Amino acid sequence: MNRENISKSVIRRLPRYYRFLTELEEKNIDRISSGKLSEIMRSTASQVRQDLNCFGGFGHQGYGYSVPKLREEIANILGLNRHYKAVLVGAGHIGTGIAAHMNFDKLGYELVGIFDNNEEILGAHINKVEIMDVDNISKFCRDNNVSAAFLCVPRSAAKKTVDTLYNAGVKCFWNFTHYFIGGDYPDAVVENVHLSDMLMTLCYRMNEVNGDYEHEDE
Amino acid sequence: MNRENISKSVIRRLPRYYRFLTELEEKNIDRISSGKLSEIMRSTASQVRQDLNCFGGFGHQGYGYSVPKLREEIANILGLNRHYKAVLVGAGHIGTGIAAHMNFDKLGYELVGIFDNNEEILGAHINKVEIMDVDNISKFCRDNNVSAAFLCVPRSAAKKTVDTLYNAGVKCFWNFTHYFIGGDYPDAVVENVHLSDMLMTLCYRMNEVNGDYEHEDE
DNA sequence: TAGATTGTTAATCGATTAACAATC
DNA sequence: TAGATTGTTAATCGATTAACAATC
Repeated sequence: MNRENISKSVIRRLPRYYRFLTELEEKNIDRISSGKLSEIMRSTASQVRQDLNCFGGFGHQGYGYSVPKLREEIANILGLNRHYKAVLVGAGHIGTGIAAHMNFDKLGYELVGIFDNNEEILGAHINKVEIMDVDNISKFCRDNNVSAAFLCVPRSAAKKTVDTLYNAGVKCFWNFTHYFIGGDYPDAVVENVHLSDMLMTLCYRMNEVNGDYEHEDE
Repeated sequence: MNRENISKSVIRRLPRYYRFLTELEEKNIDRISSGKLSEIMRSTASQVRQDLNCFGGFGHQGYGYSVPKLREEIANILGLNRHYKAVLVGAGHIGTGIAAHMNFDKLGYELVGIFDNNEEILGAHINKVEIMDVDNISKFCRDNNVSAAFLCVPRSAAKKTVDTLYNAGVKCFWNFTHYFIGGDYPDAVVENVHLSDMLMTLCYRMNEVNGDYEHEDE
C-alpha cells in the first residue's frame, strides 16, 4: 500500500491506538470492534476504520479486530522495533528529566550519549549513559552513526547545535529549546515541542471557562 | 466579540504569534504586515489576518500591524498577566525538570507548591518552592485557592491524584502521566502531553524518509 | 442462516486559502 | 493621490462522519 499520502492527522493518532491496544492486551481482551475502540479513543467507528484501512485490512467482517495482531501491526507501522541511535544534548533540568524518564528503547531509539558543556558533570551517567563533552559531539555522531538528537540546550546554543549535528549526519530532531527549527534542513524530521505554548493555551482555556477574560478587554 | 466559537486551531497558534512577536519586538521592529508575519509563522497572509480578526481589528490598512500592540493584545487574549495558583505533583525526574525549567510566572501561573510522597526530599526546594507531603495536598489546595496542577506522578498514582485535586477545586490539569484524563471531569480543562507519542510519530516519519519501513512488512 | 461488523464510497463539516472592495 | 495592506466574503481543500453493500 502507498504510505506516501497518509495524512499527518492519522499518523498522530497511531501512538494513541498503540497505547490503548497495549492496555487492552494487558487486560487479556483479544478482540475489539471499531465501535468499542472508538469509544476508548473518543472518536468515531468510522474514523477508526478509515485510519486502520490506510495501512491494510486488519479486521474481519462480523468479528472486529484482533487486539494483539492489531497492536503488533501498529508497532511495525510506527517502527517501534527500531533502535535509532540517539543523543541528548543539554543535561540541565529538562534534559536530565527527559533522559531519565523516557523509555527510549520501547519507542524506536537507543540513547547512546548525553552531551553538555558543564565540566562538573562530564563523566557522570544518567541511566548508564555517559555525559560527555559537547565539543566532541560531531565526531561521536559520525563514529556511532547517530540518527536522532533530543535538544535540551538553552535557546542561545540551539542553532549552532542543530547545525553541528546536521552536518554530522543527524537528521531527526526532538526539539525542546525555544529556538524554532524551520525548513532550513531539507531532509530532516523535526518536532518542535514548545512546552510553554501548551501552558499558554491552557491558560486561555481556563480564562474561557471562568468567563473572566472580559475584564482584560477594558 | 464572541469568543465562544473560536476554533481550537486558532487558539493553538496564538502562543506562536506571541513568541515571534516577542522576538520581533526584541529586534526593535515595530510594524509588520500579515504577509511578512505569515513568512515567519510559515503560514499564509490570509490565515494571519483571519486568525487575528477573530479577536478584533488590530491592523491598519496600508500599514500592517503594530508589533508591540499586537503582542500585548495576544498576551491579554491568552491571559498571560494572570497568576493562576498551581501545584506540581511528583518531584521525580520529569517533575523536577519541569518545575525548574518553566517560567511559570510569564505564562499565567504561579507555582505555589510541589508535592511528593518520598520522605527523603520533603522540605527541599526547587526554585524556592517547597516540596511537601502529598498527603496534605487536598487541604493545601483548598486553603490556597489552587486552580491548576501539573501532573508528573507515575501512571499508577494518576487517577487518585486527579480525583483528589478535582475534589479540592483544581480544575486545570497539565498531565505528563501516561494516564489519560478523559471526559470524567466536566468543567475541567485538560492537556494530556504524552511525550512518548511524539517520539513514536518522529520514528514513523524517520522510517518514511529513510524508506526503510518496507522491510517491516515482510 | 442471521447478526455483526468490516471496508469503502459518498456526504458533511470545518479549516485554509484566494480574492477583492474598503481605506489608511 | 497612488500604493499598500487590511477586513471579510467566497472558493477550495482536507478531514471527519455517515451510509451501506460485502462478507465472515
